[in-house]
Amino acid sequence: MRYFVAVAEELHFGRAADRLGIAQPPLSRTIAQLEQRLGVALLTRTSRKVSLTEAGAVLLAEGRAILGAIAAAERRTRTVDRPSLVLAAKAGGSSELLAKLLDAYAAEPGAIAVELLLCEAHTRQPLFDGRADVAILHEPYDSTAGLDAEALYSESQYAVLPNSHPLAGAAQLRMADVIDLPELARWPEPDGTYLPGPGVEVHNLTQLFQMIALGRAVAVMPEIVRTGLLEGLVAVPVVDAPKVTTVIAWPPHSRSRAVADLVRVAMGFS
Amino acid sequence: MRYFVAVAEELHFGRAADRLGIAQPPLSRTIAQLEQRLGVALLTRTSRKVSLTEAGAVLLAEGRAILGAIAAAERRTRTVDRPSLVLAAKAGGSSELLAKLLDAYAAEPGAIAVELLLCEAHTRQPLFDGRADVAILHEPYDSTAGLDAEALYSESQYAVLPNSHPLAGAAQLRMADVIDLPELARWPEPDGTYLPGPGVEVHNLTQLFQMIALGRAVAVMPEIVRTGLLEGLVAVPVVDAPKVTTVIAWPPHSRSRAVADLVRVAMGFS
DNA sequence: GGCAGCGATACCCGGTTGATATCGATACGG
DNA sequence: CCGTATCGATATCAACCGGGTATCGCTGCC
Repeated sequence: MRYFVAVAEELHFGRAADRLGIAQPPLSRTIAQLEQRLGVALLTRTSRKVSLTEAGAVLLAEGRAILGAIAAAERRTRTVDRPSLVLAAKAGGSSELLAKLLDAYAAEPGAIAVELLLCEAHTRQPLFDGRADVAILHEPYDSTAGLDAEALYSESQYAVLPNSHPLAGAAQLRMADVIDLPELARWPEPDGTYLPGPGVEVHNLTQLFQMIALGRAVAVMPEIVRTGLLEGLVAVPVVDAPKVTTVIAWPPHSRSRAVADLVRVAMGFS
Repeated sequence: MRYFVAVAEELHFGRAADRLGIAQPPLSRTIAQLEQRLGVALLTRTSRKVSLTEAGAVLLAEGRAILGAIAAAERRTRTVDRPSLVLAAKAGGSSELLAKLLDAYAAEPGAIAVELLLCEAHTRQPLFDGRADVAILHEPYDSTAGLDAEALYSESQYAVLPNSHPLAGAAQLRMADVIDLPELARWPEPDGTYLPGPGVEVHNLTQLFQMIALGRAVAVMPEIVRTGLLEGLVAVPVVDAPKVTTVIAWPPHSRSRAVADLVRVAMGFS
């Protein structure tokens, strides 16, 4: 499965073999055996190009889930003796909520040390590969698919603009006003790639704010960013943007009491 | 992983080896290697008894998820070419909703054949091992953990009693009246075993109703069972029982258009 | 104390997996 | 239009892993 995922991601047997630390021929053979076992073609190969069939695309998604589950199982089993709780959160997010949550949990009887895993984006992945036990994420930007989750609170969204921007003076905006702006910043997809489009590619808040200050980008973001906004930036409410819901999420078969306690404490806030 | 799950479930190397179709010595060796690789003891063995450590319990849960994910991947990949949609539902459940849903979906443009997988109970499992693509399940009896789901409707619960029962004449009941009844029927857990307790063990509706008619059992069930209740049975509303919500659920990384269509049709009902 | 049940150990064998060398096909440049 | 470079497939060999049989050692139990 590792082999197939590598080839499906690289779309190149040589590079995939390299990444796996094996030679190319056994890799070719293994994939061929897999296809035979399943009775389905997973890849279409010409001698110049490799591409996924529909079945291959399905298996790539399923295979990633499998590999994640295996990695998670390994980590969780290994660390069951030394109880620790890893909380994944977005770096630069609402540190106020986080601080309150950590304080409140620490005051609980039986609380254990909480380690923070700050991610640039996409706090889901660490839950699937076992690096984290709980995560704070934000719907609809992050999906809770495959996770158990509880909503903590919702907030409306604001367009963040340089104050030199034509729309900066508006009292309020609508999605239609901003959705087609060519400067709209692009965030990475869960796999780290960017969808094609005109706007600049950013991968963290600092970078984004700098880009906006330079007039190179605009963004639509939750209310929280208004606190501590840089000089020269304005936040204009976008009245019909979907609400952003902050949720606390954990893997469905979590058996940890610490996770349950933390979630209970978090829900006490809402 | 298959090996470990077998041993953890049987708690007996000989029987596990038998079930796996291999001899006992290589099984012992493999488990020992797994423990060494993880650096954690998974099982405590005396020469008379095998039991799970805490780490072992965690790995059992994770391992079942992994094996399910692998089986699901295999099935879904293999059947991607012959589009078919398998819907899991409880046998003896609300066939009215099901009929409406199937009819409405069949009328959709691009609808494909829907195969029905009728389960005695626990319609979740077929989603995890790939035997089904969508399932109708009932919260809180079934959990939607690890699945995407949409609620369809809620209904209140009724105590189903033989009309000779002391409580049969009541206009309404409360949970406190029924929760301690020694005749309260027991349903199997997801793994097929039964929790200990006084009531009879049942595994389908026909059996349950017969037991109730014979005065050997009572049960608390959703409203729907009132339609077509056997002669000699009565349904009394239990006013403070939790509402039962019928939901349609599917695996989180489903890429099937048919599933999306079916869910959309189902949600049109609520 | 002998015996039966069960897991661990010792040892052997065969198939799978990995490495190297080479082939055949295709796109591209001169 | 042909030579060449790139890339996946094939052939062949070696090593290791996973499985089998035989047997040991421990522990309850008549």
